[in-house]
Amino acid sequence: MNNLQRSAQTKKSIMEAATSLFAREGYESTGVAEICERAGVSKGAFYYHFESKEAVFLALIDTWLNTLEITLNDVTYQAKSVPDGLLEMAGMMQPIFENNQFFMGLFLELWTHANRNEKVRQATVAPYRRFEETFTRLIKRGIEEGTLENVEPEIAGQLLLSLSSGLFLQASLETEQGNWGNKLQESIEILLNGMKRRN
Amino acid sequence: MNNLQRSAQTKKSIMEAATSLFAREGYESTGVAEICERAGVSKGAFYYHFESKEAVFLALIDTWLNTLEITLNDVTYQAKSVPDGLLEMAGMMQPIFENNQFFMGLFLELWTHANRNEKVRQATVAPYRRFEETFTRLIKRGIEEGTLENVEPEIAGQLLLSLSSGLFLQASLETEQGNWGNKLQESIEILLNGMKRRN
DNA sequence: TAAAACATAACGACCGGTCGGTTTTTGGAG
DNA sequence: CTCCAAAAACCGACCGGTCGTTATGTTTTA
Repeated sequence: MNNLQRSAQTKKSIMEAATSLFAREGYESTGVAEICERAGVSKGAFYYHFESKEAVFLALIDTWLNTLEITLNDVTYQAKSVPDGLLEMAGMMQPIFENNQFFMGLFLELWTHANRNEKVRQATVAPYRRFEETFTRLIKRGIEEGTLENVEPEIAGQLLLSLSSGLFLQASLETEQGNWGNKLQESIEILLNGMKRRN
Repeated sequence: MNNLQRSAQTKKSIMEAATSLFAREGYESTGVAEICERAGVSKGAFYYHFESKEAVFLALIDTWLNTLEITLNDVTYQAKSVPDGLLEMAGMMQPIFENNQFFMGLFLELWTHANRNEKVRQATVAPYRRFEETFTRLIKRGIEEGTLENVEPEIAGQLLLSLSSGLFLQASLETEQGNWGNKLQESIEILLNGMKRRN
């Protein structure tokens, strides 16, 4: 194995180990030594590739949010009509909900530290804004194509994002896994049709 | 001051100090010494009143969730019609959103540790279930009184709870405080009326 | 005077990070 | 191909400091 491959492999090992440990135990409770042990590398290797423990966390955030963004964009572009697209999107989240104990740990860890660490906040807010914009754009498209009511796109977009995050939060509290993908789908159906009785 | 008052006062000081520190810095990053300093008591007093740092956290959860539950129940009982009640409830959350940096810290801290610590989970899940039930009951009442569509109460209840939690999460990320109470209110309006265009 | 309430110093475990040394890879010379 | 020195990658013992907790002693109330 040449130096390039070697470096990449160790870096990958460290990041994978850190990911699962941060998700399970939290950032503060996870020691560098613990990460190294799980990754099968020494502290020397760790600090050769990363400036600090925080640097690993920031690197993780970057890659994680990037893949999330790509996935989200893929789904929204493929959608035919917007209401259908939203329901499809909900269906696609099923696998994410299924191993929620993992993603959820990261999600919470990320959010918590975004509120306490300026660097983490910056690394988080920017992609989040783009998520908002994606949703908002989707709503606007729905209004233009005539499949959605004339709601305020920004509010409705935030509503969708909030609903997803909130269901995500709730799912994490459940021990036995209910069918959260389905619940999200049904929720969006209710949201589309409205709750108030018409006369 | 007699012993009873003295005890109560120190306990209160410790819990108040711990609350704001846990909210701002997080559970792991807050030291017992830090709590004691802010509370104006010694470590001796701390460990005289609490078995451990974790015990303080659990006590905090208890009192916090209890007041939250009482507030919630008050609002739902006072409501005349259910849709109006929901909008009112959203309005009442305004003050909570306004000093969100505080409540949000606690909220996140609570949720994070509920996923990692069995005791915290138990102390959290039970009240949360009651929140769900309160919302579900509210929806059922709306269907019975004819002001709500015939949606599935459990799903709709979870939807409401998710929406609130999610907006809460989002609000925490904002530095300048937008008017989140209003946003919640507008979201609920959209939710009540539905997003899908009728023809 | 006994008990409750508090103060203080100290302990052992552990933490993130450092540092001097070792192994592995690299690229050019013979 | 072999040899070799320099660079890259890695190792692991160690450091200063902090952590939650405890043991012992002192003050305040009953």
